[in-house]
Amino acid sequence: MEIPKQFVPGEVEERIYALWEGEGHFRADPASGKPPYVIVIPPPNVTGALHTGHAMFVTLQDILIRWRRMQGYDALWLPGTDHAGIATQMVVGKELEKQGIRREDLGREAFVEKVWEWRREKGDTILRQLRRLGASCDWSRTRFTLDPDLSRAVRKAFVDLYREGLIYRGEYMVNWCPRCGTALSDLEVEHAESRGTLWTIRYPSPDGGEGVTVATTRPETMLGDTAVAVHPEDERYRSLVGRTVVLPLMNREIPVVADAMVDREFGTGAVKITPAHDPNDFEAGKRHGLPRVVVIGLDGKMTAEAGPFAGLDRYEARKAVLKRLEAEGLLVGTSVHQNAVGHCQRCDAVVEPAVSTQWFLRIEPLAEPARRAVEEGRIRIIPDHWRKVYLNWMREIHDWCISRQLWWGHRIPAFSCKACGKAAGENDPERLLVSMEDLSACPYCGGPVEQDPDVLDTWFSSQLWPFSTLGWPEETEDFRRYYPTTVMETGYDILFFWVARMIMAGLKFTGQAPFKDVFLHGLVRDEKGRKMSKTLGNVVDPLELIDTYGADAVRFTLAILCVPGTDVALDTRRMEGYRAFANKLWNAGRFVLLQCGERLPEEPHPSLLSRWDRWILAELDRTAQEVNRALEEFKFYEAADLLYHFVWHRYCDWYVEVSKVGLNGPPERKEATRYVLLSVLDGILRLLHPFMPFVTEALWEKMPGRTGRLVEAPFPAPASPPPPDGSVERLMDLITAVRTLRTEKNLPPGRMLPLHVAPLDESAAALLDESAREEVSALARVSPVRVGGEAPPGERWLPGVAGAFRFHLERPEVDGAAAAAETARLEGELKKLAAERDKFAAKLRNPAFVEKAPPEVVAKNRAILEDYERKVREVEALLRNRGA
RNA sequence: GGGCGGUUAGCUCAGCGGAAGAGCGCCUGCCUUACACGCAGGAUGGCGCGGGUUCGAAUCCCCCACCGCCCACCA
Repeated sequence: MEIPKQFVPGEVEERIYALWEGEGHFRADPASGKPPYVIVIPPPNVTGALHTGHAMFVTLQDILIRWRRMQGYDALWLPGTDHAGIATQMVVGKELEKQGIRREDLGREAFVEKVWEWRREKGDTILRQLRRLGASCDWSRTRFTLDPDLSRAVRKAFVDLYREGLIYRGEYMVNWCPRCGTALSDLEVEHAESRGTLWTIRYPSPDGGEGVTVATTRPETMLGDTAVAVHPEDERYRSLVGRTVVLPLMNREIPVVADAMVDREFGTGAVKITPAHDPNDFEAGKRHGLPRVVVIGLDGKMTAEAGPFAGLDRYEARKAVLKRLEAEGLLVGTSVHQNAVGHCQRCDAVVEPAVSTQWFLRIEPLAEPARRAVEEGRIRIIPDHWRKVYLNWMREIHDWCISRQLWWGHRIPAFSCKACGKAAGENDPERLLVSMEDLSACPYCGGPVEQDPDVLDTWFSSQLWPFSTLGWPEETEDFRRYYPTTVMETGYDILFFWVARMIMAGLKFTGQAPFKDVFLHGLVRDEKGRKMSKTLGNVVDPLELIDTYGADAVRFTLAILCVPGTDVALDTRRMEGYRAFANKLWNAGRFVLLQCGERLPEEPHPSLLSRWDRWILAELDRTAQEVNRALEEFKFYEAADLLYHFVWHRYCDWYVEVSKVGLNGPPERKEATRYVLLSVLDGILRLLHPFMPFVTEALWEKMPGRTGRLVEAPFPAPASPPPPDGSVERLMDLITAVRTLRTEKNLPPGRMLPLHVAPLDESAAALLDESAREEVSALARVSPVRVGGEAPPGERWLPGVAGAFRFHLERPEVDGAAAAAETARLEGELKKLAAERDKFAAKLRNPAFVEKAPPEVVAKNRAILEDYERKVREVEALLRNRGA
């Protein structure tokens, strides 16, 4: 059997993935009789390309799914994509613009058809890319938010909420993106702190008097002012309340009103009121019955109401207004002012508060149960601190603007009648104008109807994802079996956007929490911890990473970097290390398989196992136990780290090395060693498979006696390994000490040197049986190994101490000049040892410590002290020997 | 303006009440017949500052200082 020296991921990944998929290992089976374990994928945008965020969730979710599948669960990982309203419309819109086609010219229907074309062409790209990472999704259940059945779920949700009065329509101040031409929810507005200017403007009295001075960051909105407000208890302005001032540039008289919303300390203590362009003023306007003058249109340009400024862009208008005010001497001051400006999440344009008629979802009745579900622990949020963030947000949550002035998405199933004027949301006493089926005539008067042109916020459909994908509102077999799902795993950046809303919707529509555990991973950043962005040029393409390092290394890196509560700094140098790890495993496998051939070694009688055999088997059990525990706690980094160290630093560095002695031994020893080598490798492949599915499956194919695929092999169950007796560790100490001495003294590694070992107690003596001497000989490259008695005298013999052993290593040539250096080295060591010893001695002399510390801690410290005391004694003895 | 993280080896980060850790990097030797994507060894730390609690603090509490994030309708 030929096995290449290096593991080349590119040569196996595609083949192995095809095997898994072709053989149907990813398909969930409702009839399996196994307990279900379900994760629904956070659906990527249809038009999206794989980025590191996707790589992260694919890695973590696939680890969970593969682990549970191997544990015997009916694991379902349900994949799919999101239509991503604004994002997709923008992408396709831009693409069409490149061809010189404007969306508006195309018209709604033709445009939407173009988007569908786009989706048919490119929509599967992202899903194919997920496969490259080894994602074991059940592709037979792939869903898309605009699929007919999912659209039906969306419609059902809307209709139910409307009928219950939880969805309403009205004219309110909303966040408006002038570039995207649509309303946005609060969450879609990103606030960016910026250094702005605070201008103070004087509004004179009608009689030409002083009037009042107001402060504003947005002078262009003054054109729409319909009042000035002061605090009711502000002495400075008491006489002005109830009178009017003249709005400059517009020459309109506007009243001065008293309102407690005014902060007397800020600015001049007088606030201009623009009910049409500021959320606070909008409310104030309602309180005081002020007219709303719209001066900025939905396109971001000044309206006819802006008089001489009509037609100007809002920022041009700002400049023009300031110029005019200055010319008229009414601009009294400017100062630097820090404030947060809202930007559109999608296009980054400055969001405009605008009055418009939109659909809203009343949130409080939904939020309350969602809050309780988390408070009462029916849903667990991990890491815990996100729980607090969730609860805080849920307490302050506002109604959700769900309508979007877009074409791509779920059209709102609301109608209005042209004949009788009845309209959904406004004048629909029997709530007939929103329904599951499209209306062709007015249910009130039979007149002609038309449908609301708006579509729903993408997140409105996303919030139904955990159940709409399983068939809801139908009681399908999948829905009954796989809902509620088990784990929701996603990035914390969409906790509010998505997770919170799924919880609300799940409880509302299914009466059940949609999942039990929410695990929120950190965001992937560059190697310096900076956010990845195109402008910084530090974006890492996961596909390139897979090409360079292999999917296994990419996954392992992401997993081992995933510490709950922390963002991930993706360092490619580190990834090199895990590619090396995959290769290390590959070569360990190669060694074992070459030793065993095609034959499955016979299971040895327990009495034939060596101390190393028992040790590595126990370590394997312990590792399996810890890995299971870590995964249950979503501590991916810990599980990965445990495996890395077990495989490399215990199995490879020690067991495989020492096995070479056993493989040269008598037949039973040889057979037992082979057996242990192979069974530990078997355990490693199983444990590592969720993390590195490709290498492990590739090696599994070559394992003698294997049945089936690793992807469905049982995961090592928690076991209780026998307590370690420490004998292996003591031999390791001896071997390491000898190696250290060798390296320090620069003794040729290729040459065997005689070693003399003096055990310091009975158990140490018992340890040094014939096989131990062979092992020390092989691993420390010393020979012969003599045991017992006093050390041979003379300067040829280099002294050392390791745990319960004193030893001497013979050097090839006598180098008289170096003798003093050896003494100096030993003296230095003695000093360090004595210092440590004194530290512990002092601690143990402290009566408070001895009395109050737990007994096991005192005992441990005492053992450490004794160890140091012995070492000090031995080194002293060595020094005396040399002196003599 | 509220809230939340972080500050530990040159770099990226674990540890979160009882001998300071990992990976990478660095230094010294080695092509020892699984692996040079390797082997063996080594160096490197006032655990942000200042207080407190404790027999004992990187770990718990308080204060401060930087760095970062989230939420928020103070013009």
